[in-house]
Amino acid sequence: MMGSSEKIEQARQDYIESLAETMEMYGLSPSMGRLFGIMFFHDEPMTLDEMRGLTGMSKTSMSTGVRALSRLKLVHKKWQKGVRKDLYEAEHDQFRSFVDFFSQLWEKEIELNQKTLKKAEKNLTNLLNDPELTPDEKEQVESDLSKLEQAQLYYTWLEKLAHSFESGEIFKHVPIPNQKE
Amino acid sequence: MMGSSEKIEQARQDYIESLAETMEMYGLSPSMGRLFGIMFFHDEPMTLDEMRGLTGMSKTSMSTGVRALSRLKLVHKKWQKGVRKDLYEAEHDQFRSFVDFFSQLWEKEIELNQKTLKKAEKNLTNLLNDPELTPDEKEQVESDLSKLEQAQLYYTWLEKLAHSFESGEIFKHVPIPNQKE
DNA sequence: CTGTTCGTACAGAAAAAACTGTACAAAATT
DNA sequence: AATTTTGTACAGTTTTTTCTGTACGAACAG
Repeated sequence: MMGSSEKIEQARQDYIESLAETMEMYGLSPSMGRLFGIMFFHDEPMTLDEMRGLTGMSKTSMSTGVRALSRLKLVHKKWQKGVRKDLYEAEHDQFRSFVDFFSQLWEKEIELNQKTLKKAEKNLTNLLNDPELTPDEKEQVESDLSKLEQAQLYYTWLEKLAHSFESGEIFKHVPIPNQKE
Repeated sequence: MMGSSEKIEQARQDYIESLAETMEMYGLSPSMGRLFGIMFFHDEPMTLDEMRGLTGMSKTSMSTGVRALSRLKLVHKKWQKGVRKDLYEAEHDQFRSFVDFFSQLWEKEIELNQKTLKKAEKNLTNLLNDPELTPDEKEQVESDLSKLEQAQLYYTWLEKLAHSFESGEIFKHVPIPNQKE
């Protein structure tokens, strides 16, 4: 038979594990997910050493893990007077975490691919003027160009979507439901 | 100096590599990304052996890779009369790929976490009636419950968002721009 | 029925990622 | 100024993932 404290702990652990699995789907490592889960339930901002204590992992891992989570804005550094150690807490607003996470991801995709896309488009367009181009090759180039043009359209749209997430406009179109569902 | 064909090939390769990097961000392996890129440019549906030829990888890898891409609906099996081998082609509609990919991901997150969430909620709620609960523990339970309630709100919202993607409703709110931007 | 061809399961090898302990620089404390 | 505390860089180890080759069953062809 479990005592009350153990039951509380068990419920937490179960949900944390579930959260971690989810975050794994999104490309984070399981331990980073678990770390986030722990911070999600921890009411006070945490130090690296506390994290080490609760995860049982090395301080180095905590340091890198929490920095990765910070970059994704899932976790924030929080300053407290009189405390020398760095303090971190999980972002309380899950909606914010969500929209930030995906808009960041998509912005990165856009930046990365659009650069390459433009360059490829330019090279191919130049090639169209090359007199040595065989008819077959020309057709090939045109086919590729039309694919890239289509892709460009997609990136333009994605940019708009990312903005809509970042700005919170998305919540106008898909509103947050009332407390009582 | 490069011939025309090499230049075409180079432009493709560059973009493919870029695509692959993006897909890596989304948790796919680089080679799966590259495979998708190749199929993106390949006009005809491809057989496993053609893929093997173009990627230089084993047929086993092609088989598993293409099946993973199929599950994500980034690639489709296509039947052609008289052809015995399985044929696959990349989904032409990038918008569809995108919304399918993310709504699938989110639905999975919801299913996975909501189950655990409900169970944890139930256990904690039961615990509230336990006479052995110390005041501290009670506070703890209530704090956890309120976090879970908040999370539930998030899943309810996410479900709506996923539907909006799946159904294409999202395109009403964030319209696809015109061909000529 | 016999011999091919095709896709995939599976075990092991190769490659990549995650994790740890040590070492050290920066900042704070004495 | 000397000492302690704190976070991170880095090298090496462990764990996980990815990839390959062999083997085999199913579908087809002769």
